[in-house]
Amino acid sequence: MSERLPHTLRSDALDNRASLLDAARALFSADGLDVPMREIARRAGVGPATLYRHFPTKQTLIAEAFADQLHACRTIVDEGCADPDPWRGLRGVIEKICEVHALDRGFTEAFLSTVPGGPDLAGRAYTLEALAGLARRAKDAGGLRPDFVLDDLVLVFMANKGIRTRSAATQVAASRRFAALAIEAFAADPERAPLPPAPRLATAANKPAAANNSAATNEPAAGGGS
Amino acid sequence: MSERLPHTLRSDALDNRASLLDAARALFSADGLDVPMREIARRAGVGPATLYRHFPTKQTLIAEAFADQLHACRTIVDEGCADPDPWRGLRGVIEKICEVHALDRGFTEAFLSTVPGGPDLAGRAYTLEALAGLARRAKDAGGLRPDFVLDDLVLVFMANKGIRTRSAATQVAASRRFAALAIEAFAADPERAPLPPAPRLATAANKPAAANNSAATNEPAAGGGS
DNA sequence: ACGTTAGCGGACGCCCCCGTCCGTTTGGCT
DNA sequence: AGCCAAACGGACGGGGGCGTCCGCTAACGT
Repeated sequence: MSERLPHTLRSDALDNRASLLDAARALFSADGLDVPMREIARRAGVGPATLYRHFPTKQTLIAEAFADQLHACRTIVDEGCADPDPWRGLRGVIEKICEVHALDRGFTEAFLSTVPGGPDLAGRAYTLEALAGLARRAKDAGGLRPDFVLDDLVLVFMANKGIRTRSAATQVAASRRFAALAIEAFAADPERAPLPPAPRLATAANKPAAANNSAATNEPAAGGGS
Repeated sequence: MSERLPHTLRSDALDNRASLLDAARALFSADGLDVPMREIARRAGVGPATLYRHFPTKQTLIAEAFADQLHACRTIVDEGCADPDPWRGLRGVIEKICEVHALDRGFTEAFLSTVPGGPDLAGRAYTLEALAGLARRAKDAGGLRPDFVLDDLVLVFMANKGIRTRSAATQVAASRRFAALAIEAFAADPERAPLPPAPRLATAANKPAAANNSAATNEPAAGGGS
């Protein structure tokens, strides 16, 4: 029963794994997350079974494929937080995140989809937390309007996702313009009228509730167990 | 002998047609345009063949289902144009259109999808035209920022589409807030920095190919000739 | 060099969707 | 009431994606 799983992959297996991740990244970026698994396998030059062996569920593949993108996002946020001018930092975050999303369709979907048990939720929570602090400082510094809430940022990122154009160049241009508009809207200005109430989107109480997707969280029972 | 095709539907056929449109509206609104045709038929209590008989293509069904919504949109624009204060009129248009889109997911998709030969393109063109005039007047009146372009409006509507929440109430709240933010961004303010260039999205030259003609003077070669 | 076995990929069954055909029902008219 | 055809709906064939199984290949250890 206690079979030692060899944690060292064979060389060809390692190669295939890399090819699969490359293919997944390329296809997800270009076409979104709805690309068929077989398409990814085909592009990687392997059979479907190989794909499923390495990544038993699509979630796994997505998580691994976008791990570095997610890291880039975190870096962007960290850089923004490190800026001595918090309002400039926040603006930079908005611009850069929007650009990243404009360049990678799949990542946008993965980043914003509230998939139950999503792999990036931890990172997402961290990011939101850091952004909350940055926003508070930006408000105190006077650049960010006082009635800004964190959900507004989520709103902007979700909205940015809705922007879809034909060419990649247009996509970036549109996203850039949109980010600039969002920043304009967020700028503090004493003459402004108050905004309508903000909805709760991502911060707190975002429970998955209905289990429309059984995420099969099988734990391999590492220890002896019964 | 001379078979007159009766353009009057039988009573049951008329009933079914109405049921189908009702079902389509309900499902499109709730779940978007991707609902299976059979689902609509099932909901209407008819067989799939009946659906296909009344609406040979999904486009036809969509067009008919959203005819009044589209009319409502046009009315909104007309009312906005009729406002003696063009800037207030434009703001009203943004708010109302965003609200309509928030309430009806399918309509948003239908409205914004650049389906080739889409049924609503004519209405859309008209709407855009009217909005262009309104925007010009709002600029002249000083409420709307001078570097606003019509594509910015398209951008906002596309972005609004990207906002998706769980409950309908949240959806409306989010859309309302977003519309308010967009309006803030569009407001004229002498202190503002210029925006990045606007991408071409919907206005003019939206042809997928053969758009940039190097030979500017295209002679139609009016047939007569030899 | 050889055996072992990790790893591979083609093939399979399942489900869902699409669009159409034909036997049957039923409304409308005399 | 009775006819007729307009209208109905169940059924069919086609296509595509999903996740899995099994016989075979070739990488690794000795």
